[in-house]
Amino acid sequence: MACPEDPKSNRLLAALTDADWPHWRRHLESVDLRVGQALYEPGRPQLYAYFPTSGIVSLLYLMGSGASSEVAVVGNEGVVGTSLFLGGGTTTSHGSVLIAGQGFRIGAQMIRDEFERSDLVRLLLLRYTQALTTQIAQTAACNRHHAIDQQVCGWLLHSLDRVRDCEVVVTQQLIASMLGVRRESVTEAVGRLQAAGLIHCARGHISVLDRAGIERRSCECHAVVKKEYDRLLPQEPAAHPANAAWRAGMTQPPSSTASARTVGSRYHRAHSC
Amino acid sequence: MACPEDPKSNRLLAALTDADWPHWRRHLESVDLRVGQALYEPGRPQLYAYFPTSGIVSLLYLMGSGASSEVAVVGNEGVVGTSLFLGGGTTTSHGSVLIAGQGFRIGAQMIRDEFERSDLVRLLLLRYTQALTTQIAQTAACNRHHAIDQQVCGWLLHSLDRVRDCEVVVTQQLIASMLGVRRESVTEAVGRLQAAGLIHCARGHISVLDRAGIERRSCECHAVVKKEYDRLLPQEPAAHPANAAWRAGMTQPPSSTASARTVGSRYHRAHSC
DNA sequence: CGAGTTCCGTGCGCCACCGAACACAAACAA
DNA sequence: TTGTTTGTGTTCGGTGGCGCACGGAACTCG
Repeated sequence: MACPEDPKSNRLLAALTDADWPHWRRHLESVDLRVGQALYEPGRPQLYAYFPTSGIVSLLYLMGSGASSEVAVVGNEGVVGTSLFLGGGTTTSHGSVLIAGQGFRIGAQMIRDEFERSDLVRLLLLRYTQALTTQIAQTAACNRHHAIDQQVCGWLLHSLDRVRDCEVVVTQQLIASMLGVRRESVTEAVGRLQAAGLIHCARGHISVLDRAGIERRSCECHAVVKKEYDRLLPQEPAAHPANAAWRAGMTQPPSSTASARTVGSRYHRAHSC
Repeated sequence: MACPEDPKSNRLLAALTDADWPHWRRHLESVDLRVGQALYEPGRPQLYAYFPTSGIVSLLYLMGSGASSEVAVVGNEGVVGTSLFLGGGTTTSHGSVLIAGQGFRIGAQMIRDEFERSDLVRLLLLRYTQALTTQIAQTAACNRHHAIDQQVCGWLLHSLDRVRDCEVVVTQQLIASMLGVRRESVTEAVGRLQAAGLIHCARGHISVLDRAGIERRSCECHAVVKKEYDRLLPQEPAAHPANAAWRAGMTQPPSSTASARTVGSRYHRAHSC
């Protein structure tokens, strides 16, 4: 089931067919994900792709000033190291373990070979790439427009989606680094949430008591991203056979009758409406 | 040369080999890109991929509140419609023509077929996808940390890179919508730039007089993104034969001797250093 | 030419967030 | 025990960007 030692606890790995699986089984290597561990760094060629089964990996940018900003998170729904099959080999971002857990890694050349060899692997990895890009883009818009309180809620929801229980093990300082804001701002935000009875905080532990309440206080961003992940990726591997249905549905591209057209100038007026 | 009617003015199309080219020639269709035209919208299946030869297309997010935020721009270096070959078929973003120009489009199924058929096409499109993702991620970090003045400079540089001359034809209101800030803030920012003699403004026209000066006032983001584009993509098609060299160099992935390791906790302390 | 529209400049109050500094309590190590 | 590190709560002045409200200049169209 959802046991971190089972590769099939990763949703991408779980979606592989029996035809692909033997290839992978041989090359997958179990790894611990320790807090703070750097899975990759800018400029340094990536040697492995990581498939978390538990824990959370954060993709973040460090600015010249020393400030940091998380652009996306990866859990058991995805893979760390898309640049390997996209072709760059490295990125300008950091991949760091945010919450400890376990996962599996596969050599850079192995995943490149599998990407070329198997249509299903390519389908899975590319759809995941689109989902990840959506998350990054939504983060960009969220960073621009939404208040810290909302972003903290959204961040908690993203984390909750990727851990088993209702508790995330992070300090407020770490949340602040991820959101790219002051620690004090996070303290005040979680203070308000705690006062409202939505969460409970205790030195590096945040328990979510009322997820629905957090969702109400968050911005739309988490919901938009989650919906897109659900559309693009296979679901939780509770029932492995269900992934056969996903594969059947997803190998046919959608069709439509609509055509490109001119919208008056809706977005040009976004601020004046 | 850099004639917008020539498909080879698009850097991706220019990098195709003589073997691929006949396939494409038949299916490419010349199109005008008119300001405000929506090349795609959220949820609506995309019917074409667009390869601009001139003009600029903006990828933007509209929030529920009506606010907008540009996450990336596409010019003659790229393609609009990555979701077609990534597999989603649609995205949660809008693709709108920001600066008028010309380009070529190809049917959704055609680009999917070519993506599957040709290793070079796949290489080009996936490397472009990584470059675009880098641009989006850097925008996310930039939105978080940098002042409007810096972002305006960065935005001007991104635009300059994609137009022939030193003038961009946009209103300050439009820049504000792209950056997701008030029009007045942009007015003040460009006012300062004009006072410094770096640009000249006139009703929807901004001429850059001192690009180096703009670069000094901008944040690091534009330079980081441009460097990554240069690394990942073929260069300007001034000399078509040069692309053969690019292909030769890029079909072999880089190698390395480094290995994943733990960094103390650099980013955890970003704010306390 | 006059009327309407688009685009740009400016001024003002407001507030979310920042930067810095400090107090305190829990965990931990010697 | 004592000291040290780590995580959290609080305060306070400063400010960048927001929302709003004008006014005027330039372009367009009847």
